[in-house]
Amino acid sequence: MKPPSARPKSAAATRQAMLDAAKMRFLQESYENVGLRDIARDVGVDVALVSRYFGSKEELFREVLGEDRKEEIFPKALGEAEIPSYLARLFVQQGEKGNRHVERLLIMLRSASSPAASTIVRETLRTGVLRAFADRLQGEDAELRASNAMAVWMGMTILRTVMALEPLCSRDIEHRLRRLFEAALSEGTSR
Amino acid sequence: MKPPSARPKSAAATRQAMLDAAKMRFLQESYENVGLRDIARDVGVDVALVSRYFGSKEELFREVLGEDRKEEIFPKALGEAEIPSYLARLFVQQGEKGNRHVERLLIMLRSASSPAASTIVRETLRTGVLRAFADRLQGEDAELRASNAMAVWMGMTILRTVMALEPLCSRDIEHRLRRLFEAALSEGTSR
DNA sequence: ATCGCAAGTCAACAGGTGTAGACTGGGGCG
DNA sequence: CGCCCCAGTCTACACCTGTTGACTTGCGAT
Repeated sequence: MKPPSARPKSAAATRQAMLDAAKMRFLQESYENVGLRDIARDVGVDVALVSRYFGSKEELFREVLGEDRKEEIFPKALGEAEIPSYLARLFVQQGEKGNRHVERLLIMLRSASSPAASTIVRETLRTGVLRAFADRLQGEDAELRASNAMAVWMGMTILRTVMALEPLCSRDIEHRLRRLFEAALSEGTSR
Repeated sequence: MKPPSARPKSAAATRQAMLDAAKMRFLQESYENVGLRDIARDVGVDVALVSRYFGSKEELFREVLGEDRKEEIFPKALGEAEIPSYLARLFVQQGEKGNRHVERLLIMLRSASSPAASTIVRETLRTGVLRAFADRLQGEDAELRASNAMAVWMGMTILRTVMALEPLCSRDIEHRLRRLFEAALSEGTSR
């Protein structure tokens, strides 16, 4: 018998635990403010093991951002006209529901200004988020309109989550958000 | 005769030089990625002098953000209806013209996720920017609408300046920006 | 001449970072 | 039993950070 579940310590399991712990940390602090020792302590393991399993901190960060690449950004049945209200609702609920893409965006936001992480962030943003978003849009300038919507999302996240700015935090902004996303995604560069 | 200009080295002058150098650095890197040694090297001075003049790195950062507090955000003659197009133009031109408030916003953005700096950033944002902005708006929810406009501004800055996201960087987005600011500043929470 | 003060330097500390290599403990298999 | 492999630990290194206190230098006034 060799059920891998019987082994009290499997490398794959602790590796995944590290990934989870790292994700939690990166959700709350920027790249340089998350220490490998913090992550190791969360898992209950020595620091050296983290470097051992992931090679480097950068690689660990890249892997955290690379997880769940398969998951769709929007529900498949969602029509383009419903995207603004969907995004607005998703934003308002983001605390409760642990949407993967929402989390990834916050991680990218937090570490965007860290030299070592910025390259990875930029790349993931372009290939992992922007493209998938733009593919769901029809008409001209899909990438540009998707970028606008992302700008609204990130700006709101900065002010609300990172800066905890009042009165923005405690007010219900779903209606206003929907209008912002509509403006961001609307077509026509001039006029 | 005691003209202070004759002294080749005045404390006030090098202090100001440090402030300028620090501002340049904080415009390009986040709080923790700017070293006091970098600033000292820019001025041509020993590290210890920076700590000596400002007490601590935090205090230096606070002073950089506190500079130019008097300057008005908008031209005095600007009517409220013109604010969206004014902001859009200001954003597009921000490279050329060294607007103080634009610079401050970028500095805050870069260091928003740094634990030591975040308190200062939050405070400055609330008292130094949001309030001044909201005071120029009439009608209900002035602070909330000003926050929305700031969210648009910061989101765009993140994607354009920090992340260098294409095709957003190389396109002329002044028209779209104006519409976004209009949506952000419009009144009426529901419907 | 010399005293004093102020601008600036030097050397060092205490703490923290990511990373590498040598080591240990214990379960599975011959 | 005895071997070995592998998850995990320990120690240490090299580097970099902000901050401190004691020291040096040069100008102006007594």
